[in-house]
Amino acid sequence: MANNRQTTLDGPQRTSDGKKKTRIQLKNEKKILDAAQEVFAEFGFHGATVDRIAEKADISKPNLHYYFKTKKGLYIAVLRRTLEIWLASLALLDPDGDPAKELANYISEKVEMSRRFPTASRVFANEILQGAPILEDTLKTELRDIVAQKVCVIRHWIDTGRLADIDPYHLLFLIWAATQHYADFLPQVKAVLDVKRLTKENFAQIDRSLCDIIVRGVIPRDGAKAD
Amino acid sequence: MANNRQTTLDGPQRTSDGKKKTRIQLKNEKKILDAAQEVFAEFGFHGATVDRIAEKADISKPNLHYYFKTKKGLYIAVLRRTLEIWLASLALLDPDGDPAKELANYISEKVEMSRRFPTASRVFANEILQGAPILEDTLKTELRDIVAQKVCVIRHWIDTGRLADIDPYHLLFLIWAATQHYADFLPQVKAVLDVKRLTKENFAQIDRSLCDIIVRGVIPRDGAKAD
DNA sequence: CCAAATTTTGTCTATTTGGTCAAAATGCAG
DNA sequence: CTGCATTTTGACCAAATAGACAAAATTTGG
Repeated sequence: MANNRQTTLDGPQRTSDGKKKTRIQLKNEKKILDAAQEVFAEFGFHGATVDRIAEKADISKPNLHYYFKTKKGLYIAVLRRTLEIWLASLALLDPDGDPAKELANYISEKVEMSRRFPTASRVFANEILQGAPILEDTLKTELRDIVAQKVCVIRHWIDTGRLADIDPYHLLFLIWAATQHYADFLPQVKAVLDVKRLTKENFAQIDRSLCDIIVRGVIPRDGAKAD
Repeated sequence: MANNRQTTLDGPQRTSDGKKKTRIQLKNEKKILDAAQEVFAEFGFHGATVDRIAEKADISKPNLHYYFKTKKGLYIAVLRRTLEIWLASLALLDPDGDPAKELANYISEKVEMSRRFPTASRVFANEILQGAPILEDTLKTELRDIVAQKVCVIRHWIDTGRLADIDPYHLLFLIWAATQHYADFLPQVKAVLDVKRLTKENFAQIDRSLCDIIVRGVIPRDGAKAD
């Protein structure tokens, strides 16, 4: 396969024509990407303006365009970073572990991600909500493949009687939806709970609640094995 | 309380200065609102253009502005419609019913709403994702109040031992997130499931899965009563 | 049928915004 | 220090877009 991206490879980053990136380049690209992520998360692709991103990155607009030719290109770069975190988290589910522990662990990890990187989640949510114009291909290849793998793991748990007979896909969707809700729909959550912000304690409570309900919902009641 | 809105009152609609609305007004306002809902859902507030809405409503732009002075006003009108459906669905949970049945019923209703009115859900999701600039007040009053009511119902179920001891708020968030996921994140769901669209059968499966997991997750394992 | 009210449209404007470009400033290697 | 490459910026442009407005067309009530 022609899958020779180097997103996960380390070593000195290189510009598109093979040269090493300078210190200044690295520093400024990071500043810009960080700023862009915040602005895209808050206003969506259309609502975000290059001026605002430049201002937040504390850099002039033409200078920003020196590093990222177009707004769309910058947007794609932000999405790529975000996607890495997102895809990586799926690797967690260990086929050899205890289903209840593995699922609880995955849920906890996703809750923690919503707490620590809410803007990443929101950029992603925005993109999907707009029909995933940029990510469509990636979703249909990389994400689909990884999920198919994990679905096998879950199926195996079911077949060996360690998990109730539920649809693995919808279990995963349920976990994604429930956990990312606290990043994507934060204003609503805050309004309903009548709090200014969600504290660590709030998130601990969220973690407990979700693990409780979901794990209880998928663990067989008695020890009976399938077949 | 000065809560004299007439959103849920029937009878001949009236314009802001008290006159009856003409047939033409009613017809065109509906055409525009329908078109606007689709466009706002697909592109968000910022990405939506008045031209596109006017085109989709099959009406000229100045004519649209005759009915809705500003884009923002139109957006608010769309949100108001959406919010009604959204708030109404919460009324379902009946304190006197059987908890398992009531919750399953509520989940089914929400799944059905995601299937039939996905654009309404997406307009709402967009608004919250952008920080709920318009809906903030409503969320902090109407929604908060209704939810508080329903939380009491759930607490009562818990106190009488008919429901496991889970946090009612997070149970509701879980249900909202899980069900609306299939409207808001549809492109991702389709990509992962490798289907062109979600059929009725798909949604029946979704309904079953969510009811299974969530209801099992909140119903006490044995018949022991609290206290 | 007539006049008043309502509805519709063609044209125009001000503003926002993504992106350009040449020149100036800065960093860097020998 | 000197000359070359990289970085930064002020000034500018073209396209998109929300909205204004007066005139034309249509509907409606008497």
